[in-house]
Amino acid sequence: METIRNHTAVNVLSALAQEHRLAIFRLLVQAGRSGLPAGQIAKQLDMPASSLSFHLSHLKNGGVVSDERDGRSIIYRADFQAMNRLMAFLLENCCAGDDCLPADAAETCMEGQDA
Amino acid sequence: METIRNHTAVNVLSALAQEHRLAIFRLLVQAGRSGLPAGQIAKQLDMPASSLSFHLSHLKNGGVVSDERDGRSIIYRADFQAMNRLMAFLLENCCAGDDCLPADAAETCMEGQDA
DNA sequence: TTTATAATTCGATAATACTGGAAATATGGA
DNA sequence: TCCATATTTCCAGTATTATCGAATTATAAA
Repeated sequence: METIRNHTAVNVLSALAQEHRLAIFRLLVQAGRSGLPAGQIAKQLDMPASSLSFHLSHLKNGGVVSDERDGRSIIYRADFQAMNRLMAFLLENCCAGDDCLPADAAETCMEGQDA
Repeated sequence: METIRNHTAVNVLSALAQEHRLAIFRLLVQAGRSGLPAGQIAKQLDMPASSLSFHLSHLKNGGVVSDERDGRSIIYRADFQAMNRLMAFLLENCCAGDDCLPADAAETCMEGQDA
């Protein structure tokens, strides 16, 4: 049983499966490697700090964003590798293994970001 | 405001963001173009018909599976294009448009499936 | 038509997730 | 030290989602 990986993928997916969180993630994707401090995100998406924090922790839990403290602020960044891994898992053993290879997008994007 | 597309993507994501539904989807990915009748899925994943039906309707609603009646059975198939569209949306305008192109995986896989 | 099979809808219950103000925690500057 | 800023945690109320047996609908075969 590969329930572990299945469970992991569900975490990634449900991290993104919410209006606010998807908006946050996409904002971070667009911000690129420099990321954005939580306050900026709250301002740009016009949401209360506590709600934002709730969603950020979900995204972090799902592994689709990373955080790093910088002074009083905490900088959030999208993790592009997570997208790769997700796609690979979703399309794993696709078409019963008739090597119809997919799933290595996002590779070029921000490569070496978290090296 | 592109809330429409954001909303659509949330539908796709939450369709997959559940243990059972993810398992169903992956089973269908592996089954390939021939798909599987609901009964087969229920048997292979050992779940009650009504629960399965509930989840299948979510997957259908999210556009990640299609259904087609064949006699008494209803055949379900994974929609690979949906994965493409999702990735494209997630990584849209990635890194502020520094053309770090991603997101066209799954293209080769089962191409022409729903043509 | 009657009977059997395949799947869905209904409905009540249980579980999980979302929201946002108020309080708590960190950090940096005066 | 004391104050301001940035963010998170706590909490409660509300809302959404999952579960599955029983009833229903659709199809096919006897």
